[in-house]
Amino acid sequence: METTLNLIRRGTHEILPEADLISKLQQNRPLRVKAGFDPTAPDLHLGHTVLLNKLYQLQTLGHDIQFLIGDFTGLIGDPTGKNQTRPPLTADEISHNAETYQTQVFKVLDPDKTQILFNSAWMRELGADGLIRLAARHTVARMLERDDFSQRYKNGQAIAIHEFLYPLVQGWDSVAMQTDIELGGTDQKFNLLVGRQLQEQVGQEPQVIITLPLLEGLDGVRKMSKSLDNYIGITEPATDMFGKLMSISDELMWRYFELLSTRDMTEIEQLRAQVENGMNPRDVKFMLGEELVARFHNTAAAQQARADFIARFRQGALPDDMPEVTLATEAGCISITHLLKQANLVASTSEGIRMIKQGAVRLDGNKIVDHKLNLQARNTLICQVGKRRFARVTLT
RNA sequence: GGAGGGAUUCCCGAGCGGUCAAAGGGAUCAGACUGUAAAUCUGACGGCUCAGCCUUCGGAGGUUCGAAUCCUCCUCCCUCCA
Repeated sequence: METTLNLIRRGTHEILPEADLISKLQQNRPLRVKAGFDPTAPDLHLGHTVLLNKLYQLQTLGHDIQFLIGDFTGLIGDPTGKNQTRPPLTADEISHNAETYQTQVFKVLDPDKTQILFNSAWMRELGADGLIRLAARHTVARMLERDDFSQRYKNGQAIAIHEFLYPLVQGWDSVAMQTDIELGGTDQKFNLLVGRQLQEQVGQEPQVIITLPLLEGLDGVRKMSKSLDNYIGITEPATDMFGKLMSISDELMWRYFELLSTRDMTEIEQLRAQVENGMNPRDVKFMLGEELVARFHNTAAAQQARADFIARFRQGALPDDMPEVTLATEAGCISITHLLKQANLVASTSEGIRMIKQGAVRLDGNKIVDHKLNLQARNTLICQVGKRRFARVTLT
């Protein structure tokens, strides 16, 4: 029992209340474990995998994983952590996103042991009158206890009425599913607690809630999310995934080790000590990158990604997967700025001029200084803007 | 229903009727450096036929030689009162 508990505790932020978890575990039956996802982001990222890893762990302990896709709640748009209202999704977007979700989740979870549910199944049944009865179960004052609501309220930002429904619907899902344990990010704590309250109100044994830390995104500050564009998607190509992992700060690297790696904490602490004694943090970051790329691709891809990274950034080699572009010249001639823009290397000719002035542009490895340069129709030349943007351009 | 406040370039946010393509911060991009796409420093950051020109400051009109800055109406948001 104690070992199981320690296993579950690992990497969690809070287990509320732990005593309930113990008594549920003592019932010696598979517990119904719920995790809800909004079908807003079709691409899962590493931040989601913190929770998925925990689900997988519970799954291997023999519990029933109920993966809830909030297709109904998606119509509301969860305001959690947002400082503004989210645009609601259309039904088509939701169903498409939900499908993409399922295929990705099974990179971590065992499909045979995972139940996928949609909350529209019971929420549509509820109807308008049911929704009103549900809304009557909670008060505005309690709703405003939620941190981001109170913040927004204080700061004079809009809170639409329907946003209050989100926690209620999420909680009602737990009632409908008779959930034993619900997992969520720390930002979900309020919503998860609403589930407990509603379950108690209808006479169910309230769920245990397990919150997991939010993974910081590539910037190291804000949580990893698609909308902030600071994420690493689990379906990204191996080289991109590896490159992004290498770009995180040395400090953030330890956080990623803690939350994403399967290595023991003791081993991680040892690595940390070694770095403090002079080991190059880059090499430790390589280990992290390889481990994660191997998990979502395979070992060979991970090794290749590492080799590519070293070649490109340490030795300045050109990438071999450069986009190929063919451009038509006007009267056998094209200006460098137009070339850059048409090859999608810069967003505008203005930006192209700026890049040239900053010495970022190279053609076949030669730095370009003159932004009025005209190029003759030639076979092919390699254009480079900065260290990361390349194209093999053919002029015709 | 009444009174008042606000809407600025990707985000936050400053903006005297002219010197505002618009302070500052963030994000981003580039250069240098490096141990990596980390950190640090420097610079750029509306568009274009780029030492010049053009289009922006919620929307539509108006005043003025001249408006992000003043006036009118509209849209949206917030606060207080009822």
